[in-house]
Amino acid sequence: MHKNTVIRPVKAASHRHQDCLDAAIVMARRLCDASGQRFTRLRQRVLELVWRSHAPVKAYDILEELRDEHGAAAPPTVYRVLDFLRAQGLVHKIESLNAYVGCGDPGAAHSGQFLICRDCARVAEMDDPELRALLRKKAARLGFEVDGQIIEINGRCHECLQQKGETQ
Amino acid sequence: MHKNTVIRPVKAASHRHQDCLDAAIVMARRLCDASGQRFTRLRQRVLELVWRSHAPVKAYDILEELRDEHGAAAPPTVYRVLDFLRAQGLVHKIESLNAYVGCGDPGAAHSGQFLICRDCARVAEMDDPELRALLRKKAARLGFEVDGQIIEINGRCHECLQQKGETQ
DNA sequence: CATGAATTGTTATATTATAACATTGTTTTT
DNA sequence: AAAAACAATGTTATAATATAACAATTCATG
Repeated sequence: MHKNTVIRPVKAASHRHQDCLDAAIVMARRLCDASGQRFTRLRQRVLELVWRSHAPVKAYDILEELRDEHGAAAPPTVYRVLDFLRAQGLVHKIESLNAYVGCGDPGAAHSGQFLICRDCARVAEMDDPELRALLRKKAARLGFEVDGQIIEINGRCHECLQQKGETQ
Repeated sequence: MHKNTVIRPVKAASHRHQDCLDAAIVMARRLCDASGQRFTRLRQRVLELVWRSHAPVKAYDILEELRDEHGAAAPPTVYRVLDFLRAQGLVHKIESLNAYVGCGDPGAAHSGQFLICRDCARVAEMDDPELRALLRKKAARLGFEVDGQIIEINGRCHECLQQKGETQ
């Protein structure tokens, strides 16, 4: 049985991003409540910073923000919270960028398939079962048993392709 | 037109690794000659070190080796050579490990699809056009134009799965 | 309010990678 | 062969990313 593909396309530059952020926080609180985890102020604040945009955020950028508003803060503060958020499935790490992005579909633990725009840096997340199944099948041919995937696709998003068409 | 899948399965632990190494060096020299690049001693030595096994090698491990045998050597020495080898398609970086592995099929520039064994750390490389095509298709649905892929699959290789079966 | 567990703070350090400029080596031109 | 031009490597310093180890604080709960 296949669940449907989950897709979080690159948002139009004009979308109301506050809605994304609000939804992410509400969802996070709900999930943490459900699983008996504490969604502390610090954790909420870091999640908000990750969700500042749809582009991945660097750990040390988060750290700087925290320092500005919060006084203390050292690397472990940030990395611990990021680890927590990743464990809850609220945040993904983009390995090829050493940066972190909010998960558009937390709840179901998954590793995601990321489309990273070279021009605007925004990331769209897919979770496509067909892709996952094909990978598993191809790996199985080599006798390899899959238990995790990292898929990061570089290219250009719809919006950036259009703009490129207009100005050239 | 599809070229055939290129697959470099995880080698049996018992294979004659010297043959892998020799083949890699011969191929590298041929490719560099063909493209007018210089395959210097240092470059050859670093490539040999990357090919010490089928598991990815860390830049600083290469550096240490070079220091032992060669006196000088600082990080830029290693990273520059790795960048060169990657540009020639002789070496791939495994992003999720910050480590480097010899390419089993240099010549055709490609990004590869890697199967990384959790137990033995060895990496098998695939370059499967069907997988690539499906990714491209799925991305296209979002209006995304692909120009590079990073695929790193974690799991267990055939040989390690068998051994696990035996001892448990 | 005492206690134990979870969270956060703090200090130090490990790991991975690049910038900038000096030197050496190689090829080409003369 | 000398000089010029370019490619490769050496050298020093530092940036960027991440973790270890232990101390202090907070918080649910009895």
